[in-house]
Parts: sequence; structure tokens; C-alpha cells
Amino acid sequence: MVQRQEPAGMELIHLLREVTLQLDLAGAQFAGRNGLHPTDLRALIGLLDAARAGVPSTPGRLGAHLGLNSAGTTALVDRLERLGLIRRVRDTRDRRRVLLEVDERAVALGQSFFGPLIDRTLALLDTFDTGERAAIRRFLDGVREAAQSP
Amino acid sequence: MVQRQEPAGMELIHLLREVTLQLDLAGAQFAGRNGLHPTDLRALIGLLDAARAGVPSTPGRLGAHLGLNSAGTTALVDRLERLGLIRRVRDTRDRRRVLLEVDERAVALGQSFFGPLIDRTLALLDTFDTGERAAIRRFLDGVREAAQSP
DNA sequence: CCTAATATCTCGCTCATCGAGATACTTGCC
DNA sequence: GGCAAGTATCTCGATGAGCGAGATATTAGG
Repeated sequence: MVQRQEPAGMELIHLLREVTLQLDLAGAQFAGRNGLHPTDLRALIGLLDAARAGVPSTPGRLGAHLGLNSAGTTALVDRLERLGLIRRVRDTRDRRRVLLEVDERAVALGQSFFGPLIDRTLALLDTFDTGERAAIRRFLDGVREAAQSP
Repeated sequence: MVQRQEPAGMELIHLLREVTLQLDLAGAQFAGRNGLHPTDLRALIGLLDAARAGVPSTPGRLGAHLGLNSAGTTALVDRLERLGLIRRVRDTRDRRRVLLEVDERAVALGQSFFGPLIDRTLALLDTFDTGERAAIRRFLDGVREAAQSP
């Protein structure tokens, strides 16, 4: 072995990376199977989250969330609308704005992807006690912050 | 509140999703800053992993790993080679094959991205005791399996 | 040897995304 | 009120990643 000795925690880091890779891959596969692109799926997730939180969605917000410019965002919204997953509705208060309403089909699609994954993860979480769950939460929170700082 | 009551574990699930989102975003930002596309970064990660494990890389393996077809793989390898991150070397044993050698620049680039993130995560892991680390590992392992099954 | 299998590459195309700018509407200032 | 500046979205043309089909070179098997 020519390699340098790795610190003990590296095993967990590789595991974490593996998890994100698998989740991404699952998303890409699901997207492909349903005739949408990875970006469309990410958009859908954002739209469903916003809808659940009661926050109104607009092309502007969506594009900013995904890091697209306005042209790309318009194309994205066109695709999602053509698929019948969302509807464009002019805002009556501010008539420059367009509100994006998610269709029932989109909710169902989201369920069909996340449902099984969520169920399995909830079942998994049931096998941990309170202290263990707290540790997991603190770990995930720490990683999130570590990823955020530049 | 019109929303349905969520199970207790949902909080952790959303946190996990947030983590993967932040990690993806960090990767995309880093890629953009260095003039490469998300796919190029994923390719680089795979190549560096293979190099560390002593497994020889070829366009075929790389393309399969990323889910690209042969045309896209050739274009990807062209890009990486043009950036000076890898070199193409004909295999002398099987002269149909091309071996991909990662340049020192690629290793340095990988370090500059993952280094700080890894350091911070290792420091974070130091704040957990053995039992807590075991719980985290079991959780990540379970999620990975949950994401893999169709 | 000669056919089948394998590894990579080339060509032409599609389509997501970008930059630049057009359009429509709102807000604030005089 | 009315006009300038700001904001939200969309249109147009261009760029480039990735795909399907097929070409080329090399190896393996009967």
C-alpha cells in the first residue's frame, strides 16, 4: 500500500458521500422514467415544498432557487406546464407576476417518488432511541452548515 | 393550519434532504468557479476514487459510472483532457483500450474542494462518542439501501 | 483465419441553458 | 396626474452537453 493512512472518520464521510450519490441517482432515474429532466424534478420538489408551506410560487422565485436565468426559467415553466404538472395564473394584485399552481398530478408524482423512500426512512428511524436520533440530527445539521460556508 | 399532521421523523427526513441539496449546490458552485460542469466534477470524483483505490480508469468505466453513452463520454474525456486534468494513454496490453491518468492538477483541485469540507466534518465527528457514531453510520447505511432499491 | 465481441471515436441532431433585450406592469417622486 | 426608474416575465438567437447511429481498430473463439 502506497496510500496515506486515513483518519478513522473518513469511513463515515465516504458513506455520507455515497448516500448523496445514491439519492441523486434515484432522482435522476425517476426523472428519466417520467419523461422529465433532473432540473424538472428539482423544480417540482421546490414547488411542492412551497405549496405545502403555503408560500406562493412564481417563475422568479423558482429560477432563483434553481440557479437558472430568466430565459431558462421560462423554458422550464413551459415544460412543466406542457406536462400538465403546473398552471400559470396571472397575479391579480401585481399583474406583472405569474403565479405557479401545482396540479394534483404533480402532487401524485411527488408522492410516488418520495412516498416509498420516506416510508422506508421512517421505519428505519423507528429503530433508534431518542439519544441516537438527536445525534443523527446534530450530525446532519453540522454537515449542512459545513457545506454552506464558502 | 390546513396541513396534515406530519409524523415526528419527518423533520429528520427534511433535514437529510436539505443536506444533500446543500452538498449538491456546493459542488455545482465549485464546478462553476473552476470552469467545469457538474458532470465533469462527478467524473473527477470517480476518477480520483479509482486512482486512490488503484483501479485503472477507462472511458468505458467512466461513462458507465456516470450513465453517459459512448459519444457523451468521449466529449467528457475531451473536456477533461483539454483542461489538463487527465491524460489519455493507450493500454499496451489491450490496444483497443485507453487508460485515463489523472494529473496532479486534478488531485489538487479535488483537495481544494473536498479538503475543507472533510476537515470540518472530521472535526464535527470528534464531538460524538462511539455509540453516537455507530448510530450515524447505521442511519446512513440504511438510507443508502433505501435509496438503492427500486 | 474469419466471424463475433469489445473499446473507442466521429457525425449530425436535439434540447436545456445562456446573454441580451423586449414588453408589460408597478411604484415613487415631482 | 404623469413620467422615470424598477421589477417580473417573456422572446430570440447562440452555445454546448448529451444522444443515436454507425465507423474504426483490436482482440478472442471456433
